[in-house]
Amino acid sequence: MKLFNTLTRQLEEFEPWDSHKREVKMYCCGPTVYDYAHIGNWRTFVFADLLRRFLEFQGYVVRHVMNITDVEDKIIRRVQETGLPLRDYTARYEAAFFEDFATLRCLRPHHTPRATEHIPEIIALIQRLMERGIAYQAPDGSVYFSIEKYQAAGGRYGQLARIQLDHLRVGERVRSDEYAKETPADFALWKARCPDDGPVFWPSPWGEGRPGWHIECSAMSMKWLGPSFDLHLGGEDLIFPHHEDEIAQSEGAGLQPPGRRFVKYWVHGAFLLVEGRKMSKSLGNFYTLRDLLARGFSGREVRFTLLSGHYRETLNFTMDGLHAARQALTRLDECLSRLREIANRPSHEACSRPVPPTEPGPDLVQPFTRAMEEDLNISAAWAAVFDWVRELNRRLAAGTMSPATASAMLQQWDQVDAVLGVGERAELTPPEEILRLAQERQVARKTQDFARADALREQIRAAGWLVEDTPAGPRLKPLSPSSLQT
RNA sequence: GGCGGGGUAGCCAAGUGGUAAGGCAGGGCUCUGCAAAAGCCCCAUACGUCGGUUCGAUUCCGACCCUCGCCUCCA
Repeated sequence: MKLFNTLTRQLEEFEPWDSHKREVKMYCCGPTVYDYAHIGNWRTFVFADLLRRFLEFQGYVVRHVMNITDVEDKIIRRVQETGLPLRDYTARYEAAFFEDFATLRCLRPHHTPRATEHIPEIIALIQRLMERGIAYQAPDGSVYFSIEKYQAAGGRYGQLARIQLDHLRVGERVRSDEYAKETPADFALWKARCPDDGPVFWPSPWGEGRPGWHIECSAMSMKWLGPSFDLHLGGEDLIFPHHEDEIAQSEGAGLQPPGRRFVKYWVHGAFLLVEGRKMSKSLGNFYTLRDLLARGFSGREVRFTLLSGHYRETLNFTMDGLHAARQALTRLDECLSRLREIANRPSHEACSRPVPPTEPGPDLVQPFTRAMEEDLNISAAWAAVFDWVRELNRRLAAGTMSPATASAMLQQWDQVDAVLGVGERAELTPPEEILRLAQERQVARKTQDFARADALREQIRAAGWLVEDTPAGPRLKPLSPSSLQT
C-alpha cells in the first residue's frame, strides 16, 4: 500500500523494516488524560485504528503501542485544583478514554504504557543523552536538550518539520525558567521540581522533578518497539515540536542499528473543523464523544462521520454530517439485513425466479482494497461499498439472489468491515407482545379493517417498533436504532 | 515573517490531460389499503479568479483572491 510519509513529504510504498516477517511496529501518540477527549482527538485515534486494521487486513501482524500521558502541566494544574492524588485524578479520565475508545469501535492497542510508570526508562534515556554531551543541566536545575550539540554531532534537527531554527518566531511570553536555556529552542527533558508541582515529582540524578513532554514518547516507544520501528502516527499539530523533538532525542541517543532511522514512516492526520469553524468552547462547537451520545448519536455514526474524509484533509464535522451518516448506515443495514434473510432461507424459497445458486455477486473486496491501498482513500472505499449495496439491492428487488450468493456477499462484507469497523445494526427480536400486535394487525388487514390496522400500527410504534409491509410480509424494526446501541 | 493544507453541485466528499465517484438532501417512480427511517431512477456544459502550455485542463505552469492550520499547550 502507499502511504504519505511526512518525513519525505511523498507518497511511498509501505514496507516495514523487517518485511520478510510481515511484522509492523506502530506507535501512536495517545491521550493526555486531564479531561474528556474531544472529537478532534477522536479523529486521530479513529484514523490510527483504520490504518492498523487495514494493515492487518493486508496480512501484517501489527504491534500497536499507544502511550498514556498522565503527567503534564495541565494535569498538574487540575491535581492542584482538586487536591486529588495524581493517579486518582488521571485514572478517571483514562477510564473514560478507553470507554469512548471502545464506543468508537477502535481496537485496543497491544500496549498502552503510562508515562508515570516509565520514569526509570525516561531517566536512563536522559542520562544517555547527558553522556553523549547533547543534554545539559541548566542553572535552574532542569535538564535540556541541546539542539546545537545535537547538530554538531551530525543530528539533523528540523528534518521532519522542515524548519530552520533561525526562522522560528519566538513566543512573546517567555517564562522565567526559559531564560536558563542556552538557546531558546532547546527543550526540557527533565523539569526541576517547582512549588506549583505540589506532590508531583520523582527523584533523579539531577534532583527532584518530572519528565519533559517529548521524552516520554521516545522512552516508551523505544522500550516497547525497539529503537527503530516502522510507523509513528499522530495529529498534524504534533509534527512540530513534539515529533521533531522526539526524533532528536531518540536519534541523539544513537541506539538505532547502523543505517536505520528512529522511525521509517511518519504519518499525520489532519485537524477537523466543526460546523466549518475551528472547534472552540467559545463558539459552542466543542464536542466530546459524550456530548454527541447525549444528542442521540451512536458510536458507529460518529465513527462513520470521522471516516467520511481522507485522513490528510481537513474534515468538516457537522450535525448534518452525523445525520447523513445515520442515513447511509441505515441503507447499508437494510441491505445486509435482507442478505441475511435470504442466506438463512432454503434455496427453493429464496428466489422468485430461478437463478443458478453459484451466480456470482458483485465484488466488494477488490475495489475496496484498491481504494485503501492508495494512501487510505476512504472516500473511494465507501464509494465501493455503496456501489456494491446498490447492485445488491437491484438483485434483491429482482428476486435473483440465491442463498449461496447472499452468504458469499455477507462474507465479503465481513472482510471489509474488519477494516471499516462500523458493523451493522443488531438484529433484535421483537418482544412477544409486539409480535402479537403485528399478528393482529395482519388479521385486520386481511379483513380490510384498515382503521384497526392503522391503530395497531400506531400502538406498535408507541411501543418502539416500526412495521414495514413488504411483499414477503411485514417486517418489524426497532425505532431509532441508534439509541439502542453504541 | 517562515512553513504547510484547502477552494468540485444545497451540504459532506473522491478523482482524472480528453468533457466529473460516493453519501446526505431534493425530484420522479415502484411496492403498498395507506405507509415506510423500503427499493429503483434522475440530479454539476463543469471543478475560486485571470492568464499561459496543449489538438484538448477542473486536472500541468504562473499570478491573484479567499480560507484553514502550524511556528506557543494542542489530535
